[in-house]
Amino acid sequence: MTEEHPHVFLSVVSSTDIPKNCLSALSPCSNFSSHSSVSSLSLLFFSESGSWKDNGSAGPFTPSSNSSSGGYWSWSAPSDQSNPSTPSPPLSADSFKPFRVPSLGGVGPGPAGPEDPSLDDQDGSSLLFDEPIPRKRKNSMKVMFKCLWKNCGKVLSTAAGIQRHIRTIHLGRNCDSDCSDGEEDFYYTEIKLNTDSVADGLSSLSPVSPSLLSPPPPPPSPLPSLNQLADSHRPPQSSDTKEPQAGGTTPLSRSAPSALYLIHTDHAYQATAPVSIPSNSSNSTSSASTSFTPTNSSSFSISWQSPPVTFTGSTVSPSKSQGFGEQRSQTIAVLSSPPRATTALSRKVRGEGKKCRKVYGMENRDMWCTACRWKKACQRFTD
DNA sequence: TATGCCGGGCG
DNA sequence: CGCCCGGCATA
Repeated sequence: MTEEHPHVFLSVVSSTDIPKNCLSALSPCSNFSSHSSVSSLSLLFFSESGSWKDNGSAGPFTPSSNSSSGGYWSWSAPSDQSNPSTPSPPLSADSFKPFRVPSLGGVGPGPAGPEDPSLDDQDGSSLLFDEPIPRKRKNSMKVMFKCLWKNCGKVLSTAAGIQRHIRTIHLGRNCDSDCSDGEEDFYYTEIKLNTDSVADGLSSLSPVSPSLLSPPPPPPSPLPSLNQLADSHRPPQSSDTKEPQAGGTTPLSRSAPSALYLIHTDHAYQATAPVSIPSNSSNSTSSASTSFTPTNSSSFSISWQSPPVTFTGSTVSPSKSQGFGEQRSQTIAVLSSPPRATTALSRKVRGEGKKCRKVYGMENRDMWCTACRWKKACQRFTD
């Protein structure tokens, strides 16, 4: 998870009467303004498979309080834009554990009755918010909008501004914003800048490759479900200043993902290789994408900086890659799924040979190699 | 469920 | 950096 966003979930925290629709369908909640919030949600959702192994050691919190069943965790950093570096009040990380209480474990007070496969656990109604971040957090980010038009790179602070810029300068449309068809969305991107290194960021991130025929448009995120999520973290600027897509939400305009340039994740499996898309690639859904030729070039390529939402690591991936043999098939069915780092790529496959744990057993743990003792990759029985 | 180990925290 | 552990993926 990227802790790039210290202020996620602000308005939801510490309230037990969260509007349910906000939780069940992420979209209406514009406060889910960050990727990490989404990703963290999904992480929680999917970590339920697992291991609330010993409720005996649950620590100081009282499991009967039932407030532990909420799947949410939150940075409660109210108005922390002002002092981004001030750490939260030092509550111990133990207080954090209750969030992880799985409802499937059968032990906890998990309120999830008949399980809801739609992965909204809003039934864990009582939410234990107000929890500060136990540890690290980053400083605040500032959202800017950068024109992606070739050789332009203009950066404005509002979505409306950048749209108007693109519309008038690049698209050559003089009309007002209401005649916009949302095409401008694809020529700018939202960038998040560290407020203390704005100039640095601006200078360093000019991804406009000068040799391309067309400006590198932000990727249209193919999956509808992802689109919904992507909608949920559209920046609030774009919504309060003006309706970015005047009127119609074309599948293209919805997908203008933005905010992908500065998102650097720690996890390698979240980064994905660029994917080039042939121009006639719209196989099923988006008829609009065929008309998406900003210049008169006949073909263009779209490169992903990262998947549209950063929660690829643990999301619903109904189609895992079958195995190694098939990962050579690089031809991704375009627009059928986002480039998603499969686990085979990210995680080292489990070694064949015996490991210290197996050889010596748990009781002889002191005979293990240090890596095994530390739950790292075994160094003694490498394969 | 057991195991391997990545990611990350702590001192 | 050593040590440890949570959590996840996989067998």
